[in-house]
Amino acid sequence: MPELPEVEVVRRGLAPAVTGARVVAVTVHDDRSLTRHPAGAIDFETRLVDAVLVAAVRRGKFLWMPVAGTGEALVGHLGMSGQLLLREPGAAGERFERIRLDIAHPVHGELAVVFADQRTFGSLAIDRLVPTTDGAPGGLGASTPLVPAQVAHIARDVLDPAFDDEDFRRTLARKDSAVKRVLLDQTVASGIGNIYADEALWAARIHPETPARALTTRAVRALLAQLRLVLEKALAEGGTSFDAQYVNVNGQAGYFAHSLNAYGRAGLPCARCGGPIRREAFMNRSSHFCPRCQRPR
DNA sequence: GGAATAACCTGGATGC
DNA sequence: TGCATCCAGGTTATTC
Repeated sequence: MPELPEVEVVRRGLAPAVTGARVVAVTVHDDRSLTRHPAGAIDFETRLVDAVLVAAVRRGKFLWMPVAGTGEALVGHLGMSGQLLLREPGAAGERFERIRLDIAHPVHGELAVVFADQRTFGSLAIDRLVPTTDGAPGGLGASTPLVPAQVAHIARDVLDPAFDDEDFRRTLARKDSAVKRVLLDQTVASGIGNIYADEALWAARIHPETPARALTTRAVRALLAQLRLVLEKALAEGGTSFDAQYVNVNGQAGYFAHSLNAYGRAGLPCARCGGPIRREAFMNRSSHFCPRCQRPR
């Protein structure tokens, strides 16, 4: 379940391998991994062959690799189970391999970039780059104020230097919805999924059903601080892996699952007060929180 | 226009 | 052993 830290780990792994690399060949095994590229597999392959990739950029859970001289980028979203793996040229196919790019790098030589995805919620696409609305770089790893058109509506993430804390507070003050629902809204702040929403709310002692507008300025600041702490710690530990569905570009799992305080700990004692963590249905998924430390307001 | 919900998707786990 | 059902959840289209 890749959220911001997991996608950032992938971006950092990809960046040195793809920056300056030329795409030699493209193989689409499964059209379902091109749902973000409506022109289809042949168009995708044709436009990508001979393209030179100039960076690996991330905003929230979206990754993209700008293509030199075209005003376009190769865009990717990992969905729930997507993986971008670096493999030796000619390596055997992955179990859920959907798309493979063969690339040639001037320093590292030939490599394969494999997009594997069990549940096919993820997708790749070629998309045009458009200017950012605030004039800041499009995302982490970008040197220009450009973002793929299909990512333009996604907010900056809380680790982005251009993230506007005050604008975030004003947005929450206008929302009647539960604060967790707002945290999962990628047009408010990107990169936060179910795991890190639960963890940050636990750390900030905020009940997930608290109406966003009920949070004081101090509570919003505390929430932002905890979001950043949780995401940075997860990043330092290589992300959260519960199974084989999240791995870095080398196929290795992250370790943050051992540091979780709320998510996935239903019935286990709260690390703060010792009371049992509760799991409740929320938005077709689950919320995990401590009913003693995170009281409804 | 904002908020809430359903649908997409697949394999592992569980129950019968 | 085999089949049916449930569950995980990010994004987007649809509905209210």
